[in-house]
Amino acid sequence: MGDHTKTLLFKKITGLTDISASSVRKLFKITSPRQLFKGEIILKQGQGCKTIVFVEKGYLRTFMEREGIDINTDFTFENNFTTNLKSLRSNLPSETNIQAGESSTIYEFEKDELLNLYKASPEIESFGRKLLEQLLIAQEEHSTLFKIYSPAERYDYLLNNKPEFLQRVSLSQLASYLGVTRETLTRIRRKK
Amino acid sequence: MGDHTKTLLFKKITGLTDISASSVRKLFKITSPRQLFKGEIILKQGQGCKTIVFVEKGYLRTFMEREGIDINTDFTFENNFTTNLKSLRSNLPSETNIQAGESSTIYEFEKDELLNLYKASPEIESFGRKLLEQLLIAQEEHSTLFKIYSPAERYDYLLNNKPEFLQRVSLSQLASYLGVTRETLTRIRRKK
DNA sequence: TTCACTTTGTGACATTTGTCTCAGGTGCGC
DNA sequence: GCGCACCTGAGACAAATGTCACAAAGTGAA
Repeated sequence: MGDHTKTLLFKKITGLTDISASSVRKLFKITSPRQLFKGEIILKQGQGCKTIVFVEKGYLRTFMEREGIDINTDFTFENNFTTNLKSLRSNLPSETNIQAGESSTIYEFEKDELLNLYKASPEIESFGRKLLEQLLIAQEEHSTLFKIYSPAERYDYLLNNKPEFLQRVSLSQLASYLGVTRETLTRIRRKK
Repeated sequence: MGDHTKTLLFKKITGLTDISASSVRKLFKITSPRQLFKGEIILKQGQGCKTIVFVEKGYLRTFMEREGIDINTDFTFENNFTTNLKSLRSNLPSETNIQAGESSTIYEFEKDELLNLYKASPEIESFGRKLLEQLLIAQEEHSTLFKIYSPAERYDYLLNNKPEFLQRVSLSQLASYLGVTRETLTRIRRKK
């Protein structure tokens, strides 16, 4: 057992909400670090999503398969949470896959255990609410990107606001995330 | 003061979470129905968003202005909540406008009053968390629509899953919501 | 190193979508 | 009724993007 106060996860939780040391301990009691090798899949299309995941190191790729082609819908880098909320909440099969894009370290929170903590501790439920707020804001932002910008503008946006995307994610994978083909993304870059 | 148990809002709250009658009363104490005429604006780009809104009757249109053109990012029909979470949470100026698309009845919840209730009542904070879950799932779904479908497929999706859109929203307004121009949407419809 | 494999760049061409323009229709107020 | 604003449909052309085929560059393992 390492000192959990050294982790990014600890800093994330305490930065997000006012929370007692004992509540933080309760959260750490239901999770532990898990190593993933590059390419390892932690959620498969068709399966139920049972956990919320925090990325301590590395990054996760969320994608759907459609007519044999991967479409990347999200990338979660270190210091962020991700899940498939629709599947998590309703126990429906997930429409997305989640896979490690690099060798990674994650913390997983089981839905049921988290719900028990919510019931027992208002402080922890408050944390849960703020976590959802963050996820929703990020989603809003990404959604807007598609609504108001052209593919080239979306690329510029990433370049300026999330340069880690371009450094760590391959062009092919970035393309579907930006909603264009690989060739179009090449054309966009050529014009610079 | 009408009987609040007759409202859609009451049914929405009690359907979403287990909540005592007294907590529901507390929620209704901080809001009251407000009538909007068609075209009335309740949130302007550049202003801070201070409230979460429930639509009891009619619908709201959320849009951004870019180079003189409206881009619709959301439509909220009766029995749903909406807000601009980014602005609400951080007090930043909103990037979106919200306007009544029909003569409407809404309930507004002030952020500060809601936060006070959250602090005082875990049951109400739990409601707040579940509300966010719903908003996030809806957002996830809409986002996916853009990622995996072509404009024509997006139109079909609405046709099958949200027919009220096509009946109540004009083609011009629908177009930007689907991420295409008015002319392209006409072409899509012509092909049927 | 070589070899197999994956990723990226490029060009030709087809398709889709956008832009601009106009015409007809509809609803609303005067 | 009339005019007026708004919405929809349509065509011609330009621009952007997709599709396909293949070459070039990078990667990792034997």
